Amino acid sequence: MNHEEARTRLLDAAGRLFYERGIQAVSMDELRAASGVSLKRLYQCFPAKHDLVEDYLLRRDARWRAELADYVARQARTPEDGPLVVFDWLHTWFTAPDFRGCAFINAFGELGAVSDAVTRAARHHKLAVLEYLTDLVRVLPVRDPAELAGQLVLLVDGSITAAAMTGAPSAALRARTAGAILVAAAATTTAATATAGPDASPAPVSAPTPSG
Amino acid sequence: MNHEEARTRLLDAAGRLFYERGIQAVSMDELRAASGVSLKRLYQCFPAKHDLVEDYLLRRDARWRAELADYVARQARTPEDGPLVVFDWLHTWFTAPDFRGCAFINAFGELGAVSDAVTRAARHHKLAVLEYLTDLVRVLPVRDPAELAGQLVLLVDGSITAAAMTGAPSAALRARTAGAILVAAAATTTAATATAGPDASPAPVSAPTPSG
DNA sequence: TACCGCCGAGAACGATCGTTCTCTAGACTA
DNA sequence: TAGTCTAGAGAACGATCGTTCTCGGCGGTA
Repeated sequence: MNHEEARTRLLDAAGRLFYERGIQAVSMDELRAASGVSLKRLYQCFPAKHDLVEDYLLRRDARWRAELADYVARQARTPEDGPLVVFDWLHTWFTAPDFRGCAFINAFGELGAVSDAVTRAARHHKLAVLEYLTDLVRVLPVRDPAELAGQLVLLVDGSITAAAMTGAPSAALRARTAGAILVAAAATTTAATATAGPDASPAPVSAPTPSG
Repeated sequence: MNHEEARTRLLDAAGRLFYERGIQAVSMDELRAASGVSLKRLYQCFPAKHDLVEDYLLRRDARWRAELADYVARQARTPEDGPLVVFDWLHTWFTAPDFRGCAFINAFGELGAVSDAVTRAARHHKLAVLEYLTDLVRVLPVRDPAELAGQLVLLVDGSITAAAMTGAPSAALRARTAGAILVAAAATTTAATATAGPDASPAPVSAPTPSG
């Protein structure tokens, strides 16, 4: 077996087991058994468990965002659809049998207090998602794309949490509905959203000013 | 030392240490040292660590919701203010030096896959918060209080996650702004929201229908 | 005073885990 | 064929942890 193939098999096993059961609940010996890679090779590829954990998170971040971007690129009928199609993808994810919430939120809750690398990886992931959503939102005629993207990210993380804990994928639909309202409210003009199809709000509103 | 006092001191220590560092990262011996309760007494109060974990979560749930409800009851100038004042409380929480996200999300990420009790406690907490928000929203003239409360819960959990990971308490302000938009959009009439003060949206919109 | 029961301190036990080491078998080379 | 290198299987090591046990001391009682 190649060194590169061993790495891949280890990361595959780690990706499955760490996500399913939590990082600390999976021993190196289980990873050896699940991957078919010997313990010696395992430590040649990853000198310590935290190295494997770090690469697991980095790979998951890249794949998660790539899948999301692919889905949005394929499913959005117009660029204006983009932000809301994100929630459709979330819905399909929530429906997957192995769905168990956000791997980064989980890892952060488990090891964020004791591992800088985990905290960094989680923060990086959330920031990257925010940037992706900001890009999606930028094609819309909105006053403050960064603000709207920040609001949508709240719905994304909130729905992931809700779906993970209650087991109900419908959190994605609720988030989508709320997201559509926020998008409409952030729009600068009514006419510009007329091309957005049935998702566009018929009457955008200005954002209320907080009083507290 | 009383049996009841030992219990209290143990739950105090557990509440602090479990939240700060994660459950698995805190040993029974550390709890003994932090609480000043002997190991023998510790096991008389809590026969196993998971019993202490369960009571830790139950107590935290009760206290967290009580603090939130107290704050809302004291700070909301009108009943219509209630839902948005929730986000003000979140902001003060996010600013606390020991803030490290939602204890239930953290515990779920760490042990949800291997502990039914943790999953139950986390689910119960999130459901109770949803019910509380539903009660707050019910005083507003909205078409579907349950739906609106469900949307606001997404913002609550999303902002907790964002604040925990990025360390920026401003996530609460962004969530509040978004919440105000959702509240306004859910309103049945414009006149009814006129009494809500500066938080009320000047022009409520109807919710767009999802297309996907 | 002698006895009894409870308590705290901490050693001890058994299990698990991350990591390293040993041993053996096979592949490659001169 | 003899020698050398490598890899895999799995034992071993050292540390930690949850839990239990032992021991010595202290308070209450006849």
